[in-house]
Amino acid sequence: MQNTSEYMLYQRIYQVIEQVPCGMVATYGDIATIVGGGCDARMVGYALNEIPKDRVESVPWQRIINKEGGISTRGLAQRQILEDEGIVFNAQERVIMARFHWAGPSTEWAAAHGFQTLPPRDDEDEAEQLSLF
DNA sequence: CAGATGACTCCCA
DNA sequence: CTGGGAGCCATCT
Repeated sequence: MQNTSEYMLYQRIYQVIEQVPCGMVATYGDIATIVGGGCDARMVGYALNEIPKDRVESVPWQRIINKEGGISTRGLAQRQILEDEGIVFNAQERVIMARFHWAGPSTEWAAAHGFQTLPPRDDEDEAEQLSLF
């Protein structure tokens, strides 16, 4: 139906997350920005907590982390999985965003599916983390 | 139908 | 650093 049920926010969120490549990470806010339409970081978090069974295998939920590059989940082996994918954490248990932060979907893909692209980010924050290296 | 809950982020004390 | 409140979707009592 053209009802929101088929275009549910969660479905779109899952679709975007599926675009995050292995070895990269994105923040809840990033996903929300790409989805657009009033989507918020909270929604992304809620959606990830309720991934349908048939989607959990295709949606790389583990690549979604909080804005500080830290893991928001408790109990789940999210960090372990990310390290397996090549993600490196610093001494503060945070992902080195300068190296692993996903830049967003391609303009073509976003346009083809009605999504947004990520706005340019400042390098200062990321440069700061690089110095820890 | 109302209330509670959950993998966020921002702002203020 | 800690703690509380606001803002919002979907699902389960």
